[in-house]
Amino acid sequence: MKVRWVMSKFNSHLTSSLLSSFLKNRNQNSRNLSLDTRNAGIVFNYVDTSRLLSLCGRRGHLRPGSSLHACIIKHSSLFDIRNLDNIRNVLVVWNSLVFMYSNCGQLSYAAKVFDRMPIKDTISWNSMISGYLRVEEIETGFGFFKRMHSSSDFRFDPATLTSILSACDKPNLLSVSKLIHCLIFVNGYEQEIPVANALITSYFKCECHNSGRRVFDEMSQKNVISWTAVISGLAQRQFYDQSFNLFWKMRSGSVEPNSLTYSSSLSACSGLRALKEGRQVHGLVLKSGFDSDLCIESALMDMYSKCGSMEDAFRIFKAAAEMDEVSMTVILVGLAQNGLEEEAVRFFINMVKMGIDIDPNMVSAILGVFGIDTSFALGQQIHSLVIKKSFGVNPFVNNGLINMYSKCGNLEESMKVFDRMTHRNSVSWNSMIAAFARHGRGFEALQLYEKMRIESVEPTDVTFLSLLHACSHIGSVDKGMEFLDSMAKVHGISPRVEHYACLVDMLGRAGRLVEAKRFIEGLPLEPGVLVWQALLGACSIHGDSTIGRFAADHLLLAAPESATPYVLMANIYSSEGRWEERARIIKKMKGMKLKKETGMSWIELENKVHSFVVGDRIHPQSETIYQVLEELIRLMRDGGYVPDESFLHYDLDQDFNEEHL
DNA sequence: ATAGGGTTAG
Repeated sequence: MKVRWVMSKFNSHLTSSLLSSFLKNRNQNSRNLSLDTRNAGIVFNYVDTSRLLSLCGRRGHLRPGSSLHACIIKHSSLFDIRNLDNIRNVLVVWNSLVFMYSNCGQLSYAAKVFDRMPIKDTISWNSMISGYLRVEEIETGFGFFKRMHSSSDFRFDPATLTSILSACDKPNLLSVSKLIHCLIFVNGYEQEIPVANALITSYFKCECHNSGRRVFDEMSQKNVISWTAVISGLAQRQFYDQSFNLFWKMRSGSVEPNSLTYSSSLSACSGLRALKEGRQVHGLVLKSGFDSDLCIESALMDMYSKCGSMEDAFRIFKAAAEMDEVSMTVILVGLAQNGLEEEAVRFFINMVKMGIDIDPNMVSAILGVFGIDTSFALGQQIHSLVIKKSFGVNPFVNNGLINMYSKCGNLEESMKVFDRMTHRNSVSWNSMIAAFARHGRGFEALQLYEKMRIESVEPTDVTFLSLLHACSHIGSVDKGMEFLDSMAKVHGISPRVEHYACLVDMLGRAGRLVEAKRFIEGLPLEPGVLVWQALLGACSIHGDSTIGRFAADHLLLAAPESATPYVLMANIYSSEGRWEERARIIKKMKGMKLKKETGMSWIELENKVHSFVVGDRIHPQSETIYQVLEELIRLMRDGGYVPDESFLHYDLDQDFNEEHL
């Protein structure tokens, strides 16, 4: 109540959400927040003001922060330091004001306040130094550091170093972190736990995880924060296995994990797609009682959804007391990436209808569903949302738009988005290369890769998949081989089965089946389903039952539940006219109760998506559609086109077949 | 001094 009273005197810029986070924050600190009785009756309170200012600073809320500043100016009489009782209070408010401006990135204001402060302490200097470093004005920041050092009244202390380190959170500030590391060492601060923890965090944020790990290993005393800093740092840098191993190691020690440790280790499980380990952590979370923490719930839902178990994710979703932008994004991504595209679209539309503030993360997540069976018109609406909300600078959103347009068949629009981008990352290039490849424009895909090299963007394993895909379209096996070679030798990326499968597919399409077989036998790793399927597919195109049989046998071992080897072998036998063999294999497949997945096609007309399966009569305009189809078939035959009978479908009778082919 | 989310290929 007291806080609300103080705030109402301040200004309407202090929103209710700020108030609620303030109150929540107060409970966490469990420090009593009471009005200074000596100032009762005066519309001002030093303690609340400084706490609100610090809160604004931490969250980067400049507007309410500067409103508080205005209020301070109004009550300037209270800042008379001739009243010695007041000195401490006055200093605390001034310091929070400097901190607020510096943490909001407003260094010129921070400096003005700092210069006019009647008294300063080390904390005042610390805010100025870290503020300038955070906005990467490194020279100025160090200027303050030197000035502080040379003035005889102040000396840096461990807090100065931790506050500098907390500003060093980007790789280009690594040199500063290293310098501070030296100062820590020279001054014998290395065993101060908060200092070492800040150093660890800074090294990880600067992508120098080895140094971070070394600092951690050399600490004689470690607390939860030390452990969590490394576990989360490793997970954020995508060293998921190391992160999870360390978490496991921590459990055999004496330091108890907290909710932050659990959410970090769950994030490692997500990255590893490790369902079993994820469930184990879930068990620990239940025992610890952190299970109704929203961060934990989001981490759990994400873990389950990335591991492909949406049922488990839904269970947590239903039990959750509240949702926020992160947990909603987790669900949205889960739906979009687990084959529930329609639900994802519905979820997104509901979010918009409920008035939820859509953020760039949600947009890039929903853009991923386009091109499956969604409406292109909706995709365009989302693009207009992007423009309205000024998300056009976000690389994730732009990359999503490139993919959305290219998957919906609009390559021109993809190119426009790509060309307009000011900061392209490797995913942008990969997406555009893939877009050209997808549209059969292999040469342009390769040209774009040349440009990518000129602009010194490092390719990734996905780049090479798209490039191989492009080579496959041009029919240039040699070029593909070259890429596979340079991938390992020049860029140090070891090819995965997917890359090898692409090459097998390429050799196979070119009819070089013997070579493809030899290539597979020389592979450094287990070929797996994709590779054998590529070889078998090629044999089915070229009608080679000898190598086909070889591939089918391996495929059966790798994927005993798949109908593909049976269907493709049946096709090969058909093309060779070996009807008995064909009948035998179909019988065997039916005996195994395997069924080929039905192919489907979609078309969008006037905002409505129509789907079709071979031979179906479900569509309300079926009658007309088949009439047009027959007319087209007649025209084709008149034009000299004959059905390719080598692709006779296994479960259709002869009369039916010609129509379908 | 420590936490949960987003885009690419197949």
